[in-house]
Amino acid sequence: MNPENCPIELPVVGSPSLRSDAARNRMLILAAAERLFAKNGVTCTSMDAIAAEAGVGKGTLFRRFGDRGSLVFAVLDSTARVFQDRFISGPPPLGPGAPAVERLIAFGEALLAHTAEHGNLLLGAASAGAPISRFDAGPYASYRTHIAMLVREAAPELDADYTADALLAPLRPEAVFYQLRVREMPLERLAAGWSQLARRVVER
Amino acid sequence: MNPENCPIELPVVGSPSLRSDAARNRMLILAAAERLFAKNGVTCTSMDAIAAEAGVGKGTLFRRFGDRGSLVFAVLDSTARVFQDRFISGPPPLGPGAPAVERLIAFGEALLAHTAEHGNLLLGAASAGAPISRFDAGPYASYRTHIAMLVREAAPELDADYTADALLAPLRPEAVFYQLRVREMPLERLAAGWSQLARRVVER
DNA sequence: ACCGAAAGCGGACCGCAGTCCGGATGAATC
DNA sequence: GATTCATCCGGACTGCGGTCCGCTTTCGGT
Repeated sequence: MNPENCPIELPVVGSPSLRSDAARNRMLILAAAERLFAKNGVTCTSMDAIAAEAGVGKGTLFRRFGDRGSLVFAVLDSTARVFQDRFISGPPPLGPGAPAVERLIAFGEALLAHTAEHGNLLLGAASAGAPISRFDAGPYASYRTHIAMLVREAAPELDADYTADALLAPLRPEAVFYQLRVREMPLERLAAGWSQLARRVVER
Repeated sequence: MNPENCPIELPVVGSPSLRSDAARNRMLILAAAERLFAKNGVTCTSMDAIAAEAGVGKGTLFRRFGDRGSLVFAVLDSTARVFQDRFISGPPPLGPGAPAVERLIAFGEALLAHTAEHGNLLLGAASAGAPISRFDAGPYASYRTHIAMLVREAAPELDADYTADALLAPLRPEAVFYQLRVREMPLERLAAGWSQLARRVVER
């Protein structure tokens, strides 16, 4: 599905030697996708439609973004970066400076709010690709690393890597939207529930 | 996607007034699916191929099973029933008779083992349909109910419904196989990690 | 200004999940 | 056994995600 010679859109910051036409088309595609997502919703927007709206061939779209999910993540990219900055270098309790437990709980609440806010897009991203590979897609790898670090600090006796996965699992878009939309749990309840859970896991 | 008059295959036990040809075709389809899944793997088996192998039209297949995921769950149905019986009415610590905490931990370990064992099929089921609706698909609704009951018993001060969701999330096939295959964590580590997590959440 | 090759482009093409509907068939009634 | 009707069958059809490959553009070197 992704032969070695297909760069796809590495999570690299700038645009490292991207040919001018490629860069231009990249912008056109992102703008078109954003427009169509806003107008018709993510799930009702076909890749063909995005390519057409951008005035670009379908092949171009797929070579640059690999698949639907990655495109959605790319559209969300600036938002995601802002969120990451908040917990990596922002003010406490989310950023460094607060005790690990407090940072952990703040992270959970912030991620829930972030997920609820960008719901349609995140859910669209979650629908694409093999279910396994979704777990490292987009910013989720960095979430896991962050949680693992906090767990290691707050409760060294735990298996931090496993615990990070386990605490992150109920914060995934599929889980959150199942609870919000199907179970009709309000967001506050999710936040309270997760905080209590995390605190009990990590404190003793 | 599923207009009201489409019975799809309710989780009903026997076959409540199914026309004889319908019942026959149902069997043929399940047998064919099982055969092809075993031979080529779930993800490499198309619905067309199953219909052909069963000697049945594609429409028949979809009317009876609705979509790919449901078909996979139907193939797993007998296995799932055996598993459900074990924790609903089997011997302790999985079944009734043991303290709630022990039952909870036994459940997690059993579900992990069960998931690892029927991996390819479960993962195939997880790939289909809208990501949200997967959360009630197949036997997962009953898992949630069961965990909620145990949590309510072991730790009445918790939000049992939320906690059940949160504890179940890391046991889902997508999560488990991500950990097993991508992170290369052995099954024992998952079991140990989850047990510790559950115990800390529920005990105080 | 020119040239050659690497990078990129785009739309025809493929396979698959899921839908639709005219025709066939099973079952209940007389 | 004939009639009637709800149910079911099956394969042609649609729409979409994703791939492929011949052609074009860009750009560093001369």
